[in-house]
Amino acid sequence: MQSLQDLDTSLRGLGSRLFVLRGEPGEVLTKVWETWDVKMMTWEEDTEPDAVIRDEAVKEMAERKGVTVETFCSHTLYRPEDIVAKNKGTAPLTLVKFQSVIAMMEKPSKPLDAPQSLEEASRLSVSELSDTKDDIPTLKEVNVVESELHESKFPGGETEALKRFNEKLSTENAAWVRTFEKPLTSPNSLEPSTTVLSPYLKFGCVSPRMMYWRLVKLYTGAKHSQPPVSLHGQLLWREFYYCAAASTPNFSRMEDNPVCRQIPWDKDEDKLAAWTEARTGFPYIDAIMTQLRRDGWIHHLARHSVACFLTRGDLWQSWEKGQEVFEELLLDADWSLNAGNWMWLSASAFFHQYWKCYSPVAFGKKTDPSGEYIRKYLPHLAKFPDKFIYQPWEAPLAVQKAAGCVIGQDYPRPIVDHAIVSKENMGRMKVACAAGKVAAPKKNKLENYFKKEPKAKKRKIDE
DNA sequence: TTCGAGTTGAATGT
DNA sequence: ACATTCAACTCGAA
Repeated sequence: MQSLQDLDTSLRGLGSRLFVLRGEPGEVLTKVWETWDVKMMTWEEDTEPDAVIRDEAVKEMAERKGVTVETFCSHTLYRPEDIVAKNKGTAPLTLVKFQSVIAMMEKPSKPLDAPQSLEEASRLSVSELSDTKDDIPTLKEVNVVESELHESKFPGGETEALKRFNEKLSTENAAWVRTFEKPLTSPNSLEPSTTVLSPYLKFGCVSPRMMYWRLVKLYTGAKHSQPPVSLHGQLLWREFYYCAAASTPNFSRMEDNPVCRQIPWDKDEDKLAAWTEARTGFPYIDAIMTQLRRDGWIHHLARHSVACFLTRGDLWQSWEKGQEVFEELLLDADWSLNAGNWMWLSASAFFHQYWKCYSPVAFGKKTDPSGEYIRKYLPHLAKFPDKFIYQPWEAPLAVQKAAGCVIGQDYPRPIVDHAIVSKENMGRMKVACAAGKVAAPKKNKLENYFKKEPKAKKRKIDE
């Protein structure tokens, strides 16, 4: 909503405005095509399945009514279908392969400057500018109670986006940009250790092209980090998931999704609720889930930590459930990236080394040994000594009482024994992988499959 | 068919 | 601070 307001303000500065039309696209558009005497309509291409269907229908209808349609790829650096075509009809499933494909393509085009003025004919009349019928929706209209909202740490809109963009990717900050390596940034610093440009990229407040070319400018003539860990690499990951999502049916679910491993996840409402509501009893996990709900943003590695915990690591709940929670709470929630990353973390697709598991106790200690992050987001644990802040249930009762927080009363006991369940779950992953090999051979032709499976692979399952 | 590599693990050693 | 082990996946190139 803030993004819409900011856009509307910018347009009004040029003598135009934003009209937010409410209703069924077919009905609403037919009406305005007539009243506004529309000759041509353009929009940004959208690869999400519902959008593809919607846009196809609008396009067909427009052309029937004699309205010319022209669409553009601007949300991503590359058009997903162009990449798929270049890769002989399939989406690359590794980033290395993805990079080799785009290396054969033209570089992303440079962004155009925003217009400084509009032609006289494009400006609106006073009555059109002051009519409130098609104004931006209010919070009330979308059933949000303003007093229930937390502080807006990352306000929407192009103005905010450019402010952040120019701060993080400034010449003064070039050394940081050039040495940026994502795995070395901290998931649990008190202030974000990354750019937090993702919400702005998601809503189109800043363009990936702008970011791409700004990085080129800052990289040129100096030594700098490389994909996949560099900032440039972060943009490529976004492209990678957009490409996979655009060309894979049922990308946001396990069933009938050809890239997704079929895993018999449990359905435990209590475990899911404990994770969602930040009461797993693991302070590192609960602090992250608290930050997610309060701020609408958490670091990428924090997402890894809680996603692994919910799925293959500890709770053995479906990644689709986690995806729903992220979709609701993340400011940067993006359909393609959300699904892709949940599959990655649950070792359902893209990533397969399921025996590499994040510890809900050990991982956070590496970057925040004294637990400042936990103390910030879970203040009732704040008085625990460093030694116990990540595993307060191990503190002697006297220490718990001194900290003013008795485990089991004031803060939950750990929902699982990580050492035990993570090992059990690795065994379940092993079974799911073996089952997948027999049930769903991906690339082998059927004849090859029948020839080789019985002897070589079946024996492995028996073991 | 084989083999090397894969954005970001943990525990235990030196 | 760095190396090894753990137990061993899939993708894609050769």
